[in-house]
Amino acid sequence: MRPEENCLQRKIGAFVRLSEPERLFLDKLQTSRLRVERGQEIVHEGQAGQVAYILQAGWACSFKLLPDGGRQIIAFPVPGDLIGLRSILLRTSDHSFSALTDVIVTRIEAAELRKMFAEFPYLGTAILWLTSRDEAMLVEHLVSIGRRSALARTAHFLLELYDRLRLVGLTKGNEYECPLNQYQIGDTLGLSTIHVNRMLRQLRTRKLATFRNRQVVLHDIDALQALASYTIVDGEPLLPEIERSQATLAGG
Amino acid sequence: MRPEENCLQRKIGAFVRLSEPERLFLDKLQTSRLRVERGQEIVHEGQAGQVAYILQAGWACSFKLLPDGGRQIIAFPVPGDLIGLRSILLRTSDHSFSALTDVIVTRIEAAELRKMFAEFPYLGTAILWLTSRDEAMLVEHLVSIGRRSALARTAHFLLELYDRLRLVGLTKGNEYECPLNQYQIGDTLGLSTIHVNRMLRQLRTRKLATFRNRQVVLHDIDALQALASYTIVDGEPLLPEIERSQATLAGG
DNA sequence: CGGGAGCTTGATGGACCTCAATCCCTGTGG
DNA sequence: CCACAGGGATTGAGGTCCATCAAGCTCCCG
Repeated sequence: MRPEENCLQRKIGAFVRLSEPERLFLDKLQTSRLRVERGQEIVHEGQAGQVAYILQAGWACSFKLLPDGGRQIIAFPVPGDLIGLRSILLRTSDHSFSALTDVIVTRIEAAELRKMFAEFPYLGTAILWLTSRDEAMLVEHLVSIGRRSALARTAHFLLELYDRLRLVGLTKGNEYECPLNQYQIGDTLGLSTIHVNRMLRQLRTRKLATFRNRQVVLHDIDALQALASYTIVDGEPLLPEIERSQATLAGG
Repeated sequence: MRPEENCLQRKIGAFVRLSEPERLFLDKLQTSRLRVERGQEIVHEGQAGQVAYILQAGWACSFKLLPDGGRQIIAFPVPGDLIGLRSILLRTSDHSFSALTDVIVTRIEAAELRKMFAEFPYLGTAILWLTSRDEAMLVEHLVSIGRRSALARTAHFLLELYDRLRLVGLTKGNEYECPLNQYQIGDTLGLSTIHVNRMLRQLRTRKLATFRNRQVVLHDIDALQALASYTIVDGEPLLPEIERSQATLAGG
């Protein structure tokens, strides 16, 4: 999957066969491309939400800040993912999004989204599927932080990233590029930077994985999976056989 | 909201005005009432998913088990919540559901759900909203475990439960009934039972909250909120103004 | 050459876990 | 009525995991 071309359509296409009007609508939805520089916020927590985005290229993260200065990173969206959908659905965004590299997003106004739900309800169902997958990953993240040791957490994180990037063709053999620094990994895993460093070193000396110069190499995936009690988050096609009523197929 | 009567309709009704056919469909969806005894599993992790449930009454929890015997509780559904939706959407369930008290559920076959998406796509959108709210709570849970101290976590948990139960009328003043034991709270917050006990004691001696005999009393909500850096998960009406095309209003 | 961002390492302390009792309450059977 | 068992709550002692503090290090860039 090339990140620049129709990531969203491709993801949704795995779920529902799109009608021509739907495809056109999605195309039109993604015309206003917007560049966000590394370090800038895309959506701010609490922002009154009349807008969401689709990540088209680059790395981003969603996170929440605590009053004491702590930060918890929730997830790392990949190209094709929706950003800030809840800032439309739930009035205000409950967390922030930040660009980790220079990124390209497309903007979705609330009105457009409403139009989509109204005229192309099947796209709404497709988005339900997308968010369900995200939620499944969130659950894994929760389990990691709640019940895994720091070492297992770190291994799990590297493995999950590997699988997600492999799905979109961003790995090469057992390697992938990862622009995250140890602060960000710490805020993801609920660890201090320093401890992340030690865990990475331990993975390195055990010849399980290496993280150097923004490059991750997994030397022994089986051993890593055993260490992290890792199971693949299965992105199976799911409901390919959703039926469509005539009305909505014609509609729009 | 009485737990026995149309919890789901009520929740969805806050989001979309339901048409008569939609209302009837939801009614029919919830006819096969099923009793599950305390301690029994409702959905098992990995179960090939051709069925989901709606919780009608009682307490349940969703959780994941780790190979080392550890358990992470994900959430506590309240009446009207969907259980195991992802076991339909994503082929297999990624976690288990268990009844904490005797509960009543209604069964939804995958085929019925597909029919719903096909014939009543607006209901699909409504469910997207429901799951978005769940996800927002999941995020709060993640932040709690990742970045809050054990004491703050415990306080946060008691507060969140309070707000959720208040929404469905299950509180009385600053009190509510909570059938959870300290093991379950520990597995929710990523703490040991013993430490949960100490944290509860500390809340008690600080005159912030008491948890005794399945009864929770919040003595000083403001102080608790400050301690936990708590913000209400805002279940605002959201998109009350979704427009409907004629086709789908008539449809079904 | 200097400065800064990020990585690495050591030392110390604290938060939380584990192990091990004891206690309380409730239900059960004699 | 009492003995007993079992689930849950409570408390103490000791150890471990991980955070915090404090330096140095490396690399890149001006």
